[in-house]
Parts: sequence; C-alpha cells; structure tokens
Amino acid sequence: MGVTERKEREKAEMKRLIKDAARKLFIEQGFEKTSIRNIADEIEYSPGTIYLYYKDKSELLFDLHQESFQKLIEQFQRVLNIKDPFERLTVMGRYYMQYGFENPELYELMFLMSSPIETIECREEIWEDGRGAFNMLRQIVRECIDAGYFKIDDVEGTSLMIWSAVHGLVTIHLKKRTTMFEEGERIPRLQHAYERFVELLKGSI
Amino acid sequence: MGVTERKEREKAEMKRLIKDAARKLFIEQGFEKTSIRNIADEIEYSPGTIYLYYKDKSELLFDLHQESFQKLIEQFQRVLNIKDPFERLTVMGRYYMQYGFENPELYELMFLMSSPIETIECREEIWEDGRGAFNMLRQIVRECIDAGYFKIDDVEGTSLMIWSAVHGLVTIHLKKRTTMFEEGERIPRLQHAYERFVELLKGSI
DNA sequence: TTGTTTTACTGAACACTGTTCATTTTATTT
DNA sequence: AAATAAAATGAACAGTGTTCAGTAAAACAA
Repeated sequence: MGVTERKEREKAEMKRLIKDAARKLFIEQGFEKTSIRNIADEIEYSPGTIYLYYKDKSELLFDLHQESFQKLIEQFQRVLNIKDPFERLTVMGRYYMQYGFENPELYELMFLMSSPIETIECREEIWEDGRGAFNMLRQIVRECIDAGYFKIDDVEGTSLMIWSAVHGLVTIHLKKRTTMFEEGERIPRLQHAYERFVELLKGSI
Repeated sequence: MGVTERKEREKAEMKRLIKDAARKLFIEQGFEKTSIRNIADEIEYSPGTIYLYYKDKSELLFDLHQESFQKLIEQFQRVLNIKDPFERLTVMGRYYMQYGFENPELYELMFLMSSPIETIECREEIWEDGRGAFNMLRQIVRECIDAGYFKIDDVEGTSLMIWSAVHGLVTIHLKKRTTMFEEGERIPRLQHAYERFVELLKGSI
C-alpha cells in the first residue's frame, strides 16, 4: 500500500504550507503581531488544524529556527574557497552581519528569542544548530592561530569574543539602539565599527 | 490651599507604588509573564486604576527604563576616581557586564525590548537615557586617544565597537545562547572573553 | 456498493491579555 | 448637610494560545 507513504507526504506538505505562511507573516509583521489565527487565515484552515501538525507555537518557531540556521550556514559556504584563514574569518563576519541586517526577524528567532527555548522538552535539539555554527567559528579561529594570527592560543575565548562583537553590532541595530546616528548612517557606522574590530584583531599577531 | 500640593504628592506616591510593584514582578517573573492585572493584584487595586496613572503599559516600561539607566550610570560613578582613562574604560566595561548579569530583566528593558519604543509619542525622550550613557563612553574613549591609547583617532567607531563587544557578551548570556559551555562555566567564560578583548584593545597602542 | 473504521478538520469554548468607560465610591468645596 | 469634583471600580471589548467534542471525509472491509 502506497497510502501510508502518500499520507506522510501530505503531512509533510501541510507542515510546509503552515511553515511557509508562518515565515511570510513573521517576516512581514514580526513575531509578536502574528497569531495562530492569522496563520490559519492565511492558509485558509481553522486554528485547530495547526495544532495537528505542530504541538504549539514554540515548535513551529523551532522549525523555522532550524531552517534559519541552515540558511546562515549556506551563507558561510560562500567563504570556504578563501585560503587565508584570517581573511576567511573576516569575510565570514561580514556575511554574518549582512544576514542579520537582511533577516531581522529570523535573526531574532535564532539569537534573541526566548520562546522556542524554555520549553523543556526540546531541551537538546534546539541548541545543536547554534553549536554547529559556533563550531565553524571555533575551527577557523583554530586555523588562524595555527597560521600565526593571534598571540595567545585560546580558541574558546577568542571565538566567544569575536562572536560577541559581531552579535552585538547586529543586535544594536535590530533593536534600534542606534539613534545617536542619523537614519542613513546607522548601518555604515556599524560596518565601520566591524572593520575597526577586524583591524584590532589583525594587530594582535 | 495645600490640597493641590498634597494631591500631587499622593499622585506621585501612587505612581511609585505601581512602579515598585511592576519592577518587583518584572524582575521576579519577567515582562512577558507580568500582566496589568498581576500588577493591580499586587497593589490591591483594580486594573483600571493603573491607567489613571500610566496611559499604557509602554509608559510604565518607559518609567522603569529611565530608572534603570539611572542605576547603570550610578554604577559608572564608581569608576570616576580612576585616573588612567584606559583602566577606567576597562573597569567600566566590567561594571557594565556585571549590571547586565545581575539585572537581566532591566537590561532587557534598556537594550533589547521593542515595547517601550515603537510608541510614536515618546519618540525623543526614550533615547536620551541611552545617548547619555553612550556619551560617557565616547568621552572616555576620547580621553584614551588623547592619552595615547588606540592608534587611530576614531571616537565614534571605537566607542561603537567597544559597546557592541560588551553588549554582545551580555546578550549572549541573557538570551541563554551559551549552551556550548557547562552551566557553571558560562559567566566565567564570558568574563574571560571580555579580558581577552581588553588585551586586544591594549595591544592597539 | 455498502457499512465500518480511521483520519482530518472544525469552531466553539477556556483562560488569559491590554485597554476603555459607565458607574459607584470617596473626598473636597460650597 | 448638600453639591460638586476626583478617584477607583469592574464589567465589557477585542484580541491571544490552546483544547476538545463533534462533524466531515477518506480508507478499508464485506
């Protein structure tokens, strides 16, 4: 019987339908302003139906969480051909910031939201994506150290410091804490601050 | 007539009562889980009463926002006696992180929340606190440059970079994105990363 | 094809949320 | 003491996430 297989396929399709609608609404109008009922309306089903495919809103967010990390890691692939590890690290940071600026809601979901977390049941899985991305950073930092960049052999500390700096720049912008600068100057200022940070790192040979 | 004056005093007292209850509940159980009704219950008044003193929840948050910045700036006062500007900057950063770790909900209100913002009416006031704090950073960075620290004379870029780095470290912790480290190691790791950052800055003379 | 069972979906209902406003209670003034 | 002004109430509105008895549709069996 191919029935069970078709059913599975249909179930996956329905999940995709829900997720696509959710992503669309989230990106358009933010997480807080998007309700289950909005999503249900969008796909022309009743609110209850969504709960047949996702046990709650958190699980739906978690699904998008995974997808978003996948997208970020794809961005990082573009960097693999760069031979010099420090140059690779630098460009990776630029892509990271670009991703944050271009996908504010997804970035929020990945690094700022509490919702998809807190649920005790998905205690381990939720972190794997983030850990995967952080491991990529660790590896490059390792390579940089081996190639003679960075005085001190401290992969953990250096990685955490680098991530924080870039994450901080993105967060300051996404959370609109850059009003000390004029409207159009904000992103350039943050990008400039990033380049200053890179110079600082470069100087620590 | 001293009546109007007493009335004013009573009004201020009532605002204080509401704010204290709100702060208590926010710190205890977070912003999202604290409702106007919770606050009303806490002070043993009806929900409607709160709206006689604060026009909406945002305004109440804004009040706490101001207070929180005041508290942070108080922390920074402890640093004024340090003569060497770079040493002062360093210790200021440590106090900033400490403040964030010790007051997660207030930090969220100050640097992460969207709620007290967005309301168009409080468009300017809300930013003044943040700008004030950032100006303190600017000034110290200025002093550092004048004292011969930092190769390049770039107050804006350097200030923004420094704030981002520290803000990133705090945010990573508050938003629980440090599961790559063991429970008890997290804050020490972040503090270590900060010290690494300071070394980096120090090296850029 | 018909009857039975399994699956999919619905939408009303529950307990919440922020906010408003007619009504009542309390305080002040005449 | 009566009239006025101010303060507090709590029911009501429109919204939220979530549940679940009931219905409709599809799959299976005779």
